[in-house]
Amino acid sequence: MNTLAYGLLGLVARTPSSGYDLMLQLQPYWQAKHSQIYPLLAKLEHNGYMQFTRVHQTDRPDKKVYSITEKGKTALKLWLAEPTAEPVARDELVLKACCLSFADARTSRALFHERIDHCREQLQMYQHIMQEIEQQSEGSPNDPSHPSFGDYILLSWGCRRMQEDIKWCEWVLELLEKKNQE
Amino acid sequence: MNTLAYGLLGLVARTPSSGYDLMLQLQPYWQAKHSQIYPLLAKLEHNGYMQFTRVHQTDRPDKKVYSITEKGKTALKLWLAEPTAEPVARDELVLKACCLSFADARTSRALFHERIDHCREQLQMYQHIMQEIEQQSEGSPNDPSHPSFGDYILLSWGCRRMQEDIKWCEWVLELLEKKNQE
DNA sequence: ACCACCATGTAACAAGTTACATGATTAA
DNA sequence: TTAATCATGTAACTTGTTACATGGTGGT
Repeated sequence: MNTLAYGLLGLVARTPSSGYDLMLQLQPYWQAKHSQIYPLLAKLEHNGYMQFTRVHQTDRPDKKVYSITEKGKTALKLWLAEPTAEPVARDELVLKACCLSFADARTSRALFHERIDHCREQLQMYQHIMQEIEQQSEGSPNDPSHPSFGDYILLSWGCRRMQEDIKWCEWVLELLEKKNQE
Repeated sequence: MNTLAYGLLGLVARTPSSGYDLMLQLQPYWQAKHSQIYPLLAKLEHNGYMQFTRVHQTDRPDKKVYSITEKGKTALKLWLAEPTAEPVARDELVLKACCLSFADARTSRALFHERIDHCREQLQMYQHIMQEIEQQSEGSPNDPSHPSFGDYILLSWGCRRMQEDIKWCEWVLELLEKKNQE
């Protein structure tokens, strides 16, 4: 049982879903490809944490809808109380910034403009999902007992972060421009 | 040549260093164990991006000090101009937050208190390194041509982020407390 | 016709972690 | 004497990515 396995278990605990759907739900929070998810689900089912029913669809391919078992729910609650692993960030920009003095002015500027664009895209995506869950929960997303409370706080975190990162990039660009004017 | 390889190349370009030293320098920016770094350095040397000299030490074990070659410098500059990979974050807290409605009040609160502690530790570390490079560069860390400019902007980014993350955790804890009082 | 989306899976590979291995110096 | 720091390496394993494989539906 690794972190991703518990993540899938947590999503399935909220809403029974297919592997494909879990992959999409997971995207904003933990990037994982379907090739990693499908074997994990099979393993979780094999070990009794989940069960699935094959759902026939006429217009689309059939799907396996996974739902949590009692054993799965117990494991999930134990996991939530266990100490949380420290976050790991892998950002190529950070490594490039480390040797920024070897880049020419144009390259340096492009680096942070590129990041601003990326942050704006992410921000839009977060705001879009936020609107969706606000409509679904009809104005009570700040109720901790509501299933979408987790999404609500995570999305507002994402928005905050992206806004701050944009500000940081703009600050760096100012420092870079200053040098260029001299 | 993967991202970590370029990261090592970038550090070596600034200051010739041993594998052990590179591992320590890299820690704040990209977590990598020595078991990943040593074979990579050997590969980089084998492919002509770096060279090393064995430095004898009396009080400590001998070390291999790596320095960049012309081929390495060329590769480094090309990398800096290439499009940057999107950042990847893997944070167990995010997955736990997704199914926060399955946790009891005590467990939920502990989760965010734990994160606040972690952020405070990180913040202290960043501030400490910041002070060191401020002393080294004697009040000109905001000069983009200075080799420590990269560290300066990255550390201030780290500080900003940790401060914002603490604020976010405190906001979440307020929402959790509110519910508890009702 | 071609592309995107839905849906599931495997195989090969790359990246990263943990454990094994050695050995000197120095501080508590 | 016990642990931490310096210093380098390999082996086994886990995690994550890319590519291979299949096939129907719906839009441009």
